[in-house]
Amino acid sequence: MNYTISQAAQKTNLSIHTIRYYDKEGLLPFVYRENGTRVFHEQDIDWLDLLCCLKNTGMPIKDIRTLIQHCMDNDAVLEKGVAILVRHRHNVEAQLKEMQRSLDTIDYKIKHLPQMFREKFSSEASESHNE
Amino acid sequence: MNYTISQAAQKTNLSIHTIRYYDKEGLLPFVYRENGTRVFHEQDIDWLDLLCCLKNTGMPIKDIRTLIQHCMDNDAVLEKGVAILVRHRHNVEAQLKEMQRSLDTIDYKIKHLPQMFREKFSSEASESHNE
DNA sequence: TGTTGACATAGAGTCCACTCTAGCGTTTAT
DNA sequence: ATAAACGCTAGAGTGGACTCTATGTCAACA
Repeated sequence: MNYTISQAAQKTNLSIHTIRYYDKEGLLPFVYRENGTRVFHEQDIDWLDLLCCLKNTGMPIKDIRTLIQHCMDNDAVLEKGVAILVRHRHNVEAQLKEMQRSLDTIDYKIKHLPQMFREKFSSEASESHNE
Repeated sequence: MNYTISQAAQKTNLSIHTIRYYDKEGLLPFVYRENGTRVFHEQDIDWLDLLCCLKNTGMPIKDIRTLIQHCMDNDAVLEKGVAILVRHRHNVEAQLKEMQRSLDTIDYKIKHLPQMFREKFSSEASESHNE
């Protein structure tokens, strides 16, 4: 099944502009052209999906480019690509834990915010605060 | 206990530049000055910690400013601040789930990447691919 | 007293990831 | 055959969050 750029955009929830931008940045070096027009295959959509995951989990575009370039070279170097992915996977796990901690902090602060700010703005505004 | 800007930077893992930038952006309107020099109290460090959590979980600076402004007004409006925080909390939960899904996708792709790219670059490079 | 070091401001510059515009070509429907 | 719809490129512009530079003040020390 083949798709135009606008269909690919729909399927991936990216904008047409963004897909072209990614192509320009070397993230889609494998996309075929017919008379200059991009033709997206199912596998290209798969790659765009992975790309979105990587982007959404904070991988910078230049790292994604490195990954795809490794993948395109040959099987030996593709292993490097897998390695990048595995490393990023650990990264994402760390982010998850970090975000969980942030959530806990936010919960804690929600409870203590009123008190925290009453102390800051009610008492300290009126009383002398010796340093 | 009071801190200079450089001590506050150390405690929060922000740079001095960044703290001053946050102040300029109206995120630290409550920080005292002595002869122009910022003096950070324990509570200010608490607020900087929360600020980092919010920033790390994707809250834009203008929203953080709105929050702090609500908190500074009075108790009624402080409730608005709490509401913002609660809303953001749900936001972060959604992000957590999204990131978990991304992690699953990445795991799946790690398994299937070699196959996916062999199909793309080995077969299609040599055979005619009818559209 | 003069140098060092920490503080300050204003504002310019950087980096990233888009996002948009202008201008052009091709296919499709009336 | 002309206009609408969609595709293309090059390149300018945007927005967010820093990051850095130039310049200046002030306090403490040799």
